[in-house]
This record gives sequence, C-alpha cells and structure tokens, in this order.
Amino acid sequence: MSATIRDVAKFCGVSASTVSRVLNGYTDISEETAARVYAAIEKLDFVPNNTARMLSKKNTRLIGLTIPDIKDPFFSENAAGAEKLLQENGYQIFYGNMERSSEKLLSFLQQARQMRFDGLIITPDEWTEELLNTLQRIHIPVVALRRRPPQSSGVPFVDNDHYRGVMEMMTYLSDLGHTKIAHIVLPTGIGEIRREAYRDYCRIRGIEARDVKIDLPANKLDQARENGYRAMQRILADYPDTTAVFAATDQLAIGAMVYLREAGLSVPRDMSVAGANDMEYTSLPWFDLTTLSLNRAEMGRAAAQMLLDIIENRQTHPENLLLGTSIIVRGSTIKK
Amino acid sequence: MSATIRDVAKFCGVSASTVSRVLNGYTDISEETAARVYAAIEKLDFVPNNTARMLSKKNTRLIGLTIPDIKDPFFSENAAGAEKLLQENGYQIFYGNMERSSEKLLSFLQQARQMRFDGLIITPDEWTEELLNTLQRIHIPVVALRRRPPQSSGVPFVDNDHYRGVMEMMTYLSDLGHTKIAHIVLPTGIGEIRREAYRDYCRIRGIEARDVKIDLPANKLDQARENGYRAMQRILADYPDTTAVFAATDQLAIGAMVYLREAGLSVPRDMSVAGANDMEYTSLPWFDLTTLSLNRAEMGRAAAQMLLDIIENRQTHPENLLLGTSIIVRGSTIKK
DNA sequence: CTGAAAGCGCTTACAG
DNA sequence: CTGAAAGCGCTTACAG
Repeated sequence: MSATIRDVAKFCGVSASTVSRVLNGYTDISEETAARVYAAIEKLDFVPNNTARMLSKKNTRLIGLTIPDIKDPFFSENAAGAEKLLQENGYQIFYGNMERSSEKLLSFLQQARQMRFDGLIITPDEWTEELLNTLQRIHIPVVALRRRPPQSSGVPFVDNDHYRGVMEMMTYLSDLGHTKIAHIVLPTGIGEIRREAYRDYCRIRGIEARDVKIDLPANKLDQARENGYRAMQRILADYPDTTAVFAATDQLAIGAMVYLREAGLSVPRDMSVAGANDMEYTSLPWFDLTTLSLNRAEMGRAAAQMLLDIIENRQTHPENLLLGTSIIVRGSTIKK
Repeated sequence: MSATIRDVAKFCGVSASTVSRVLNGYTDISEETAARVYAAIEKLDFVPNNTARMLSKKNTRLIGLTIPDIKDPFFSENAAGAEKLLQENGYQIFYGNMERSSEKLLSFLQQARQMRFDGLIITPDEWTEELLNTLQRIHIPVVALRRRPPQSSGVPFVDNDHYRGVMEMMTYLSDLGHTKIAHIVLPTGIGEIRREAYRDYCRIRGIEARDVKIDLPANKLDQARENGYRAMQRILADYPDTTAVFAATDQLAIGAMVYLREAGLSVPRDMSVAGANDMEYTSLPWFDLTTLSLNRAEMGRAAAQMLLDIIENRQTHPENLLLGTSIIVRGSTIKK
C-alpha cells in the first residue's frame, strides 16, 4: 500500500538501483537524475522500508540499552547521556526495561540477537554464568555500564571510581574534624566497594570502623528509607558518640534523617549527614544534603563512545574506564 | 556467519518451509519432523533473523511509545504500565525520548514509519498542524496518552479526569472548613483544565477565586520550585487571609512550602497545602503532602489496550477514556 | 504432512 | 553515470 523503491523508479524512469543510490547519498549521480528522484519521492510520499534495508545491509544501527528500573531517574539520566552520543552517530537506541529481573535481561539479549542489534550496553545486577554464556553466544559487541563484569569475561566496562570517591568523602569529613564517622552500607556490589574503601580509610587513619549493613533493598525510596532508618537506629545504639554519618546513597541518608528527626536530633547540629548519587530532591532546604556526585550523563556518554569504538573497529579491547566523582558540599555537614 | 533457516533445513533434511512452520508453531507437522528440527536448531544455535521476518510478514510487532522526558519518573511509570500489557500480547516497545522537543517527536514519527511500527502511543505537548499532518501521512494506528488531541483529529486518547479530580480536591478542602483557598496554576494544557475546574468550583460555591499563574516551566524540580515559590509569595501578598493552597502539582506545592518555610509559616498549622501527582518523595515526613493521585501505571495499560483494540481490529474508533483520580490524605492539610 | 517457488523491499557487486 | 541480476533470510499461498 505504501510506495516502494520500484514505484519511485518507475515514476521517474530510472532503475531501482539508481533510486537506492540517491537515497544512500552516493555522489556519482547526475544532478538532473537526482532531482527527478527527489521529486518522485516527494510526489509519492515514499519512505524507505527500514526492515528491508536492515536485511540487505548487514547492520541495523540499533543499539540495545538496558535500564535496571525505568522508574528510577538515576538510570534514566545515564541513558540520556548514551542516547545523545549514539544518535549523533546515526544509531538508534532500543531500551530494555529490566525491572531488576535477571530473566528479563536474558530475554532482552535473546531479542537483541533476533533483531540483530549492532551493539549492547548492559547494566546487570549480577554476572551469572548463564549471562556470560549468553553474551558469548549472541556475538554482539557489548559494554557494561555501572556494573563491573568479572575480569575473565572480557567485557569492558565504564563505572565510577567509587573507591576513590569514598576516600574523598571520608577525607572531607575528617577535615571537618570528625573522627567518629559511621557508614551505612548499601547492600549491593557497589555497596561492597564503598564499604571496603570506608574500612580502608578508617584503618589508614587509625579510627574505628563503624559500618552498619541492613539487608533490605535500597533501590526504592520506601525500602531505602526503612533501611537507612534502621541503620541509623543501630548506629546510635552501638556507637552513641558518633558525630557524622556517611550513607552510601542519598536514599539511605534520607532514611537516616527520618530516624534522627524522630529521635529529636538535629542535622547538622547533632549529627552531620552525607549521602551519594545527588538525587534531585535532596537539595531541598529540609535536607540540604552533602553528597558524592556521579555525573550520570557523562557515564552514559562514555559507555556509548566505548561501544562505538568497538563496533566501528577502532578498538577491539578497550580499557575499562573509571570516571571521577565530586563532592557537593551543602548544609548537612558541619565542623565538629 | 550465523546460521540461517536453510542451514537448519539442510542439517535435518527437510525444506526451509517446514522449518519455518515449526518455528511459527503450526500444528500440522509430524512430531518426528518437529523433533528433528528442534534438535537442529539447538545444534546450530539458530536464532531467527527478525529483520527478515518483519519484512516478509507485513507486521513488526513493534510499538513506539514516546516519553516526554526520560528523567521524569512520572512518565516512566506510565510507560511501565503500557509495556507490561504490550509484552503480554507479544509486542515490543520502542521508546522514544522526546526531551520535551517537538522536533524530536516529528523525527520519531518518521522513524516509526521507516521501521514500520505497528502502533504508536504518543504524548505530545502541543498538537500542531504539522504534527497532525504527519500523523495522517504515516498510516500507523495511534493513541494519545495524557494529552488531549483536538476533536477533529480523530486520534483517541486516555487521560485522567483532571476536572473531576480538582473538584474532589476542592470539595475535600471545603469540607475541612476552608473557604479561602488559593490555587497555583500549572502553565500547561492540563494546568488550564485544572484551573477551569478550580474556578468553576469557586463560582458554584460562591467563594473567591484566587488562582496565581507564574510563567515558569514546572516540569523540573528546580524550575517548579521557583515557580511555586513565587506563586506562594504572590498569594500571601494579594490574599493574605488565605488558609489553604491547592497547587496543581506536587513540585509546585514543594516550591510553595519552601516559601512558607522562609516566611516562618508552618504547614499545616498556618497554611494547609495540597498538591497533585503523588511524587514519591512527597510522602516524607518533612512534607507529608496531601495529593491528588493519578494511577500512572493504569493509564499506560489503558492506552496500550486501546491501541491493541485498534491494531487487532476489534475497534476502529474507540471511545476516549477519562480515568478516575483519588485523593491521598496526609498531614499537610487540616481542619480550618 | 511436506516441498518448490515466488515474494517482502531493499542493496551491491558487476558490467558497460 | 546507470541498469540488470542476484541476494539478504524469512513467509506463504499453491500443489500434491
């Protein structure tokens, strides 16, 4: 029902090959012919069928990008950064909403194979054997974003340098004069990296490590609130002389603040509080939260760049990338 | 490089047609043949090429869904609702991130045409002539979500019944004893509907309409905060005896609360405040905001259902749908 | 229950 | 500068 390349060809008395050539921007075409073809395209309202093109060319210019949880604005900003760079290079992003399910990821990879995506940016919560095998089998260039694959997998990644970021945050708190600094642990892989940095810092500086981990998910606000709340409660019980708390995410920090509020303690007067990830609303005056910021868009962009380098054969095995972080100082932390 | 249907056919000594039939779940196939084919598929690690399938079948089972702003969790929840229903019916969603740009929408529609999407769920901020024309031309079934197209366009939509929702919120505030209720206007199409309902309510009840509109965008928190802040300021200046404020979104309500806080006024003691949209963080104890809730996932689901009805020819011109809202009562509003 | 053939709408060597 | 032909990897009447 819709016009094809042959219709256009017939309409202006050239061959389909010629129409295809002007469509693809070949330069060795007489201006006159090109003009006739463009006119016909206009007249017939011809739009090339991309499914046909994808089949005959051997690429689709489609990149799959997984989003762990579409409702979480954190990942979305990440995605937006990747999308921008990819579109500038003529690729389309195909989003896969994982809803934090590993099955969904596997079926997304299957789909990627069926649709012959040119590349993949993935953010798996866990690197299972099954996942690694599937990745092998589908023969699609892949880059990991914000999740670190096992060394042996050969999958390159882009992540923040969480270790160094935590060191910087701890140094900042130390420099304010705090020596009794507690840490609320995020129960994920990234959380472990952060906890390790925290403990290393404490050891090096000879101060007591007081990290508390509550095994409740911390990705949704209400759960994170509960998690941070209970962690703060335990910190006050176990280490009553604590003067500063570094929570591994802003969400956890907010949960901690809820507890402090109920306990009648004031932030920052009675307790300095810092978080991480720079969630938008934590800049509101009620929180005014000091936080470790991760530059989300930049990460997405970097992952996309790395993937393009592989796809377009500029690199086969790019170096992993650890992006820097920065501390946003606000009012929730003050001198001891 | 990757196995094709012919490879599979050759491998087990049948024709490509037969392999295709078992792939597509035809039942008139001998069990023995089917078993051989499945075995071969396994052996050769064959995955059907979807671009080829899309070309020969006349559909793609791809649905385009636009997201006005990927960083806004509001829309994302909408999308998640639609995605669920669509996937259950064997369709894949192709997301388009519009970043609130009408050009991006136009180019997404162009892409939809090229990729031969089977259907489209769109959320345009404005219904321009150009948009309507493009929609006509691409010949793809379309449903509007949370935006109301002009009657004449023939595009069906799913939206909330904002008018009725506002009436209910105003009734709720009235029933608390408030008669001096101000309204902070959202500067968008939806905002106009809400303002109209507000004014109608005031007229019917014979109370003074005190709606304030600041022409600053209100979709991002920092802008909305500024908008609500200034609106609240003006309300106190122009109508100092106001006892309750209904802001057209939670973001605006938060902005208003920032001003009240600075002005030394306490919520809800000195001023009752209500919002709309039920943003996650407004349930925190610092805000504890009463709000008009919109049931986001349900809207997405309903739009997807409507689209499927059209695509699968159960309906050609479905009725527009106005979904109900509900009021979530929290601590920010009290008896006068 | 199965196969041969034509077709979906493009692209791309190959020739001229 | 342009055309005829083959091919991309499937699906689907048509026949038997």
